[in-house]
Amino acid sequence: MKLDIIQKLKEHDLKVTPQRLTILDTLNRYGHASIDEIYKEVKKVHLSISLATVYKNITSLLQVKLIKELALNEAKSKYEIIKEPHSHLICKKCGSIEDINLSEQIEQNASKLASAKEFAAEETELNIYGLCKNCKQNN
Amino acid sequence: MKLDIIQKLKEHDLKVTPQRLTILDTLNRYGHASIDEIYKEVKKVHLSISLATVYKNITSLLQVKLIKELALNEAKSKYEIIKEPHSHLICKKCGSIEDINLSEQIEQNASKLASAKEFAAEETELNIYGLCKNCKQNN
DNA sequence: TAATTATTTGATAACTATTATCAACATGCT
DNA sequence: AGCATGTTGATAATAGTTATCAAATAATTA
Ligand SMILES: [Mn+2]
Ligand SMILES: [Mn+2]
Ligand SMILES: [Zn+2]
Ligand SMILES: [Zn+2]
Repeated sequence: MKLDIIQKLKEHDLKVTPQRLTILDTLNRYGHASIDEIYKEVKKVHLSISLATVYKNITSLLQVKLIKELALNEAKSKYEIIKEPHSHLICKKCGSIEDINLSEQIEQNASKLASAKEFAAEETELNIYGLCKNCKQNN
Repeated sequence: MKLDIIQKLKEHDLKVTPQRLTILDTLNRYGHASIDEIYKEVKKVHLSISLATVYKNITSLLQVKLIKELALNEAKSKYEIIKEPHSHLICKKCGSIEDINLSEQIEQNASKLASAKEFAAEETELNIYGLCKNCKQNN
């Protein structure tokens, strides 16, 4: 398991438990996953894990900013491990989410718009909804 | 009440009820409002309105695309009447939401990024989280 | 305007999602 | 190994959303 993750957990007095690591591993493999997806996946490894444990971990990991929430229109939130800022292509049909690199231009442009309103921008979120390559074809 | 709204309701066999109009009026006045905010506000006019009625109306209005959902990170969704595409400045402290015009540049740039992945973009959503003018000062 | 039909409303039950509680247990430290 | 503290799993408690249905209302027609 990644050193920097364990590092960050310890920094915030979060213990390195097998359940927690499996949740993080699931997020790594899925890229983006909902509570239910995480729960089902982690159960394959920890047969008796409680759904409450998943919720509690997600909350802790959000607090220490190891993961972030992805609130979606007309669907349940997904979660992802925080890495470089990026944007999302979200398929309205199959729900798949693909990362794309947020161009510098867009980010600069956005913070310019924000500061014009005397708003202190901290985070820019760009989501593009539509149909993914696959769903576009099999329609 | 706006003609085009009534028009659109009738087009979709949605009856023009006082409750429905008050919900739309609340959204107009608030700009962006959550279910609870709408419920509390509409109750001032229709003392006995049921929360279920608010939910049912929001669902109907979403379906006919008179309103849209605004899914937020770590907060309940807000709803707004659909008008020209625009972006949002979302204050992490007080929760206020301000509309800003999404620049043409950003939109073009976004759909370029999308089509490079063979993704059929339909809607671009840009949210900027941070501190609003007010909260930035009184900190 | 009265009758007819379809939709909506309000009350509330049912269901789903999330959080709180707590004793047993595991982790990290000395 | 022993201690302190955080975590887990079970489950109760809350909160949020959807389903049900009879009564009421809106729209249409005669
Ligand atoms: Mn991502
Ligand atoms: Mn808006
Ligand atoms: Zn798809
Ligand atoms: Zn603010």
